[in-house]
Amino acid sequence: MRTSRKNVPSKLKDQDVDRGIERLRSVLHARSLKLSTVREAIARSALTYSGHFSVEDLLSVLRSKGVSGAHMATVYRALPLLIEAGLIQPTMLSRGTGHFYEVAFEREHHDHLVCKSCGDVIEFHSEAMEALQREIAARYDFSIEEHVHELLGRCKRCRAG
Amino acid sequence: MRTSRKNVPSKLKDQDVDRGIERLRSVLHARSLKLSTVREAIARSALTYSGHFSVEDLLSVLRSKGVSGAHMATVYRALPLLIEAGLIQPTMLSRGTGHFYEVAFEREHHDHLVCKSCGDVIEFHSEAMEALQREIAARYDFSIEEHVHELLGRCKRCRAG
DNA sequence: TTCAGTGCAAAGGATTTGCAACACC
DNA sequence: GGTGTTGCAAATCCTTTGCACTGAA
Repeated sequence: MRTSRKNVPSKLKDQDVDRGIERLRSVLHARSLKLSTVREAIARSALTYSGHFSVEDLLSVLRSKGVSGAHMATVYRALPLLIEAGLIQPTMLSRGTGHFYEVAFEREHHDHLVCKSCGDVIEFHSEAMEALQREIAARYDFSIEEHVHELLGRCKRCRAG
Repeated sequence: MRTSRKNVPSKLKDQDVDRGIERLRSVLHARSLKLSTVREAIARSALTYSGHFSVEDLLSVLRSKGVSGAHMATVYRALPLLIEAGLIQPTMLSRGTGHFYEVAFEREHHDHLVCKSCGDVIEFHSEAMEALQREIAARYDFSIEEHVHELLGRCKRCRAG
């Protein structure tokens, strides 16, 4: 089992971000869509976001970067494209309200431990778990395309406090 | 690994439903809340619901039972109490919109395989999976209180079609 | 030049809340 | 009889849509 250093996903390097943008451009082009200035700014902000973010979070970043009047609707319209291009992926589905996303581009698959007390998120990857999932799917003649796996509870610190 | 017969959860027997109601009554009493006629009707409809249901689904059942003007707000207000009493539990979190629930009272824990094509849901339970989760949690000194685990993909029938 | 993209405001859907009337214990 | 509960409608929250205008290829 691997774990990201200090459980905080590392930011993509500039050159990786550029590659992500190229990927996006290519996906958009294939669909006769355009990579506008605003769209690119949204993609860059998402790719460099460290951790899990909501639309609101992304908007804050964009505004702080001075992307004039970054608009909610524009972000909502861009996200599905970023997902399609594999730049980000939805996550943290068990949070009651609102949706969250995280960088997916050139990151390995992982699942989450979520502390219900402090909200801290620990990422983990277990090949044994993945294998077990495949095994179960096979038993039902089911082909898995994706999965949601979150372990909710209390982290060490919150139990101690 | 066990699986429910034909992957459809069996309905609770009348006497089990009654026990569920008693459990609810006791939980409510402990909090100085009341088991009203409407509340009981909601609980019974939930406990006898076969499969996964939304608030809307539950409302339909209530209306068909003639529970006069079963109201949305009332159901929304009752659900958290039913969850607290362990009668039902939220589930199917990966469905985009709206929330779903299922009976939890005296049912063994299970997770779900969800067909993205036909929406069919297969329940499964894997002790190996549970053990692996505990192992991962231990590794991070994390105590698991609950988890969300859904495998999304395509069922045999939909792949064939 | 020609579609696609954007801002804005209004629409939508799901869930929640305020309040007066009502029902349990 | 005093609280908690209900119905109803209005309010919220998050997300989507329609439309006229702007911008990328």
